[in-house]
Amino acid sequence: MKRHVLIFGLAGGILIAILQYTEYRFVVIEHSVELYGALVAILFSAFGIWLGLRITRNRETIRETVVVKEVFVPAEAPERSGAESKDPLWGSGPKARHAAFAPDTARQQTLGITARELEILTLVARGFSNREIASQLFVSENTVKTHCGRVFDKLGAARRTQAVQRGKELGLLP
Amino acid sequence: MKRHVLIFGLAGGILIAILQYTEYRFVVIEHSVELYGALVAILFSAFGIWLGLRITRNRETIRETVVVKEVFVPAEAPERSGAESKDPLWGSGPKARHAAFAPDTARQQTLGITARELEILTLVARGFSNREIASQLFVSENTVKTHCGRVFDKLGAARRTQAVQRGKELGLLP
DNA sequence: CCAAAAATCACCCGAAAGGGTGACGACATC
DNA sequence: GATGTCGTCACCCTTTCGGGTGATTTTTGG
Repeated sequence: MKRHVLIFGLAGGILIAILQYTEYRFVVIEHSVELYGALVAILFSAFGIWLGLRITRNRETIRETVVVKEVFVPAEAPERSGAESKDPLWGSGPKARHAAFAPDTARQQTLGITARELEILTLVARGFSNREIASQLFVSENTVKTHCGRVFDKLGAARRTQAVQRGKELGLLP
Repeated sequence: MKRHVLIFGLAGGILIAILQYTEYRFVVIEHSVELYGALVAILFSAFGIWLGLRITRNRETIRETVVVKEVFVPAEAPERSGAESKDPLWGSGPKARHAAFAPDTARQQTLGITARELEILTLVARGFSNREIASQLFVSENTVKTHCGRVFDKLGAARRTQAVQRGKELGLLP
């Protein structure tokens, strides 16, 4: 947490320096102050938003409420069905999924798959590339790759499609 | 979510206006540009951080862990099963699927996906690499890649995982 | 507070995947 | 015979993936 303030100040100083430098070289020709202010505003807004997202990312109060749903299922069709989940991660797809999905946490634990890894796996299953996943989760692509490698190893998969297949078989993915 | 962008732009304009106004009246005396930029930077950083906090506040995940308790009732559900296919391609997986799967041929035709392409797609979905698929179907790897490219194009997918996801959504894959 | 676990990131390298183009033969249809 | 579709294959090039290694930081549990 302390590091964020540091890089904030640092990047701020650097940005100001750069802006002032460029301002004195190029932009100053005519629309000096207005454009300058707008530039600084935009850049620092983006930076602030990014920082806000980043420092609150893990502040997701994981208020884990366990909701037990009893569902009556015809014995021949053991399809999981239950309430619609609030979490967009498990939300309905374009083809209105009528059954909410709950990952098999027992299996997940026996395999030693962490929550983060499962999160990455679900995004992999949705067809995102590592880069897209990285930008969605505000982490680097290398991190995504690391998680991928770990979860592939735990699932005994060599490819992401295989990992997705295994995940679905094991009840980890919808 | 859209409201935030609006108030963002609005507040941005107002802030810029205020700053420009004040800048021309008070601060301009001596430290014009530097102080001006710093002010804008600080204000907009704070604003960005605030905005980041706000738009992530709703994501304060009240992560309901939905535990689905399946209560089996005596089977009175006649399986709405399609014809059992002879092709082992659609056979039961490791997690004994009780309902046979029949691909949505209508959708398949509207998308212009040929049988061969769908065949390759199912193998892709099972986690096989292009090489493995090639050896299974007794064709060259290049051919598999060609089919893959075609079906990816028809599904609007850029990656195989994405193609698999789309295929499942569209009822082309089990 | 400390130790373990988890998450993050970087770098390298080889393999796999994907895009594009062109081509050829089989087969059906008109 | 001309046309069109489909399946097959090759080549080149770029991007993405996956494996391996090592490191730091954050979180968590005791």
